[in-house]
Parts: sequence; C-alpha cells; structure tokens
Amino acid sequence: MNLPPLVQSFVLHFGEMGSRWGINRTVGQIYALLFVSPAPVCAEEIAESLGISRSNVSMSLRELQAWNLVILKHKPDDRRDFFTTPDDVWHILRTLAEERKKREVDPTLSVLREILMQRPASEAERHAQQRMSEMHTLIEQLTHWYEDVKQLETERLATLLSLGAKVTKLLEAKDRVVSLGRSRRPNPANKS
Amino acid sequence: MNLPPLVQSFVLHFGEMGSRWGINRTVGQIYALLFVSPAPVCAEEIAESLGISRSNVSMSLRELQAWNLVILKHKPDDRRDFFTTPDDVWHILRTLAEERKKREVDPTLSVLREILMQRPASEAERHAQQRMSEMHTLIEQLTHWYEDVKQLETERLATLLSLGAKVTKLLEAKDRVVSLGRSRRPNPANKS
DNA sequence: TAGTGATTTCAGAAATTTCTGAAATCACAG
DNA sequence: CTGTGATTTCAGAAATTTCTGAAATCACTA
Repeated sequence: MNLPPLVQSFVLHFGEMGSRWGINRTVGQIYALLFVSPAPVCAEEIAESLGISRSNVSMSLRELQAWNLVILKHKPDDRRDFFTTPDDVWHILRTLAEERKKREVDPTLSVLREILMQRPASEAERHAQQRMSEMHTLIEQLTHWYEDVKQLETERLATLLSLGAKVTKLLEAKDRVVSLGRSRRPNPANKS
Repeated sequence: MNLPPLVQSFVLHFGEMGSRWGINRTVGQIYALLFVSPAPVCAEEIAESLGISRSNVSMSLRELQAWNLVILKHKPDDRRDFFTTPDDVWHILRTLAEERKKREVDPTLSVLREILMQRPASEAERHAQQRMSEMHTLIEQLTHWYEDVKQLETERLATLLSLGAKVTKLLEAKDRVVSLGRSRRPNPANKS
C-alpha cells in the first residue's frame, strides 16, 4: 500500500470497520480511498494504491455499485472507467440507510409477517408468535418513521436533528395549546 | 435442529441475518431462540435445540453477554445457568443502538479526530482532510441527536416516532409564532 | 476482420472465521 | 480433601470467505 500516511490511516480504519459490518475489508478500503480522493480514480490505480489484485478491485467495485455507493465517470479520449463517491455526505447517508433497510430490515419484516400468518400448533408456538409480533410492531414503527423523515429535504432534516430531544418541548407546548383550544382540560398525561 | 416449525423459521432467518451484520450465524440463532422462548433456557438445551456443540454455545453466549443482550437466571436447587433476553423490545433496541455505537461509531470518530489534528503534508492530504472533516461533522451531529433522544422515556420516544415528519409542521408553526412575536417579518425561508 | 487494451469471470489458493471434542477449570456437597 | 456435574478453554478440523492469476469477454479502432 502506497498512500499519503494520513489517507492510509483512514483507509485502513475503514477496512477494519468494514468487517464489523457485513462488508469485507477490501470493499471498505476502496470506498474510503474513493471518498477522500480529489478526483475520480481508475481501477488500475486503486489496485496499485491498495496493493491488491486487479480482479479483486473489479469485484469489489461491482459490490460497491450494487450498494449505489460509487459513481462512474469518464474522461474524454480515455476508455477506462473512473470512480468516485457522491460528494454530499448527507446523500451518502441516505443511500446507506436505504440499502441497509432493503437488505436487512425488509426481509426480516417479510419473514415475520409470513410466520405471523400461520396458526400456532402449540402453546410454545403461540408464545413465540406473541414475541415476534412485538418485534414486528416495533420494526414497523421504525420503518414508518424512516419512510416519513427520508422525504424531508436535507436542510429540514438537519434542523430537526440539531433540535434533538427539544422537539418534545414543542410537543408539550402544542398539547397545551390544543387542549386549551378544545376546552380547559389539563395535560392528559397518558401514562400507559 | 429440533424445534417447532414456526420457531425454526425465525431462528434460521436470524442466523442468516446475523451474517449480514458482523454477528455470526450461531450467535444470531441463539439470540432468536432465547427471544421467543417462554422460559429461560439452559446451555445444554440450546445446544440440543440448535444441534450444535456445547462449547460453541458457551462461546456464543459469552459473545451475547458482551453485547448485553442476554440475562442470566437461576432456578432454586439447580446449579445451571439459564438464559433469556430482556422482554421489552424497546429496551432491546436501545441496547443494540448503544452497543453498535460503542463498537462502530465511537472508534471511527476517534480515528477521524486523530487524523484531523495532523498537519497535511500535501495538497492530496489537505483535500482528504477536508472530506474527513465533512464526515466527522455529520457523524457528530448524528451522535449528538442520538445522545439526546436516548434520554427520553420510551413512551415519549414512541410518540415522537409516530409523529414522524409531521414534527416539521410543528416547527413551521413555531417559526411563525416566533417571527410574529419578534416583528411581522414573514417566513425567513433560510435556503442555504 | 484482426488487433488492442480495458474489464470481467471463475476455478482454485490463501486467509479467516467458526466450530468441535478433549482436557482443564470451577463450584459446590459430602 | 474428593467426587460430581456444570462450564470454559483451546488446539486443531471444518467451513466459509476472500483473493488471485489466467483465460474469456467486451468495446472499440484501424
């Protein structure tokens, strides 16, 4: 591997990290490299920079493309493909979320639904279904929320983010206003 | 593997899924099994149910404990350890988030910070730092938000969740009220 | 159509991860 | 202590994943 030391640390870290996710080391490294490169990079150069085989680069790029995480570029009078990452980090975040949902959450939801359709044949199965249903409900809530907020423009999303838990303050305020409007019933305090 | 068919589907799916995260198949299966079991299960029984070796169970349980995902129980007059999962799915979600943050996000943040401290020795390094700084900023925003909302009681969190993007409506309302209060300047529309 | 360089594919090699059985350790009871 | 059963450890076996080099494919040009 032959990279500026500062870039190398980053690339190596992403390689390590990759393994902790389902992603393999090389894929992580390539992504990191593209992310910090000032200009699109061709496959040959990636192989050289990271000291890995050309074919490995080819397969890993294919993987990254399947994740929608790289962009293909071309130079005039050059047949080779050059690769970059999108440069808006928010955009990258969205892609990542979307892809992970597609691969991890959706299949789980559909397995859960399938199982929940079936008739339990024993007390053990009844209980299992009960638990799975709790899990199913939670995941559905989370994905609904996600589907909802992912529509927001980045700027609005960022505002919401920076507001953090303070939105609950707003919520309380609203509650107060609304209940005042409807009558003068005090805070409903719906403790479950 | 010798389980009610409905439980078996769930366990197998979690095994598969486990691999897509960094978690290995057996660990995923054991977790799934414990999650749906009506009562705490001992190691021997796990091994039997899943058809894996006793020692594998031991190691996998250790892994799950490191993730804070299982609870140890004891029966009177029985030396064996019995295992369950916490039963509140929200609680499980929080644990999962916390542990993943600890293992995946925090180390990345610290690597980024470290690199950003250094002086770039070339234009390439300067640009790389610029990119890493964007990433760093984004991750920091996300973790701040997370630290913030994780304090909320579950019920409040659920409310927020079900509200989804509609909170922005509230936000707009607030903006209107505030700017009305300050003067009668119309919506600032702070497009970046 | 043949030639050229870029890219992909793929069978097997290399590396890594997971899993097992045997032995060690532990915790307690007699 | 000594015996008993539960649990853990760990070296190596088995399985899986990753990576490579050689060959095939592809997209062009002359």
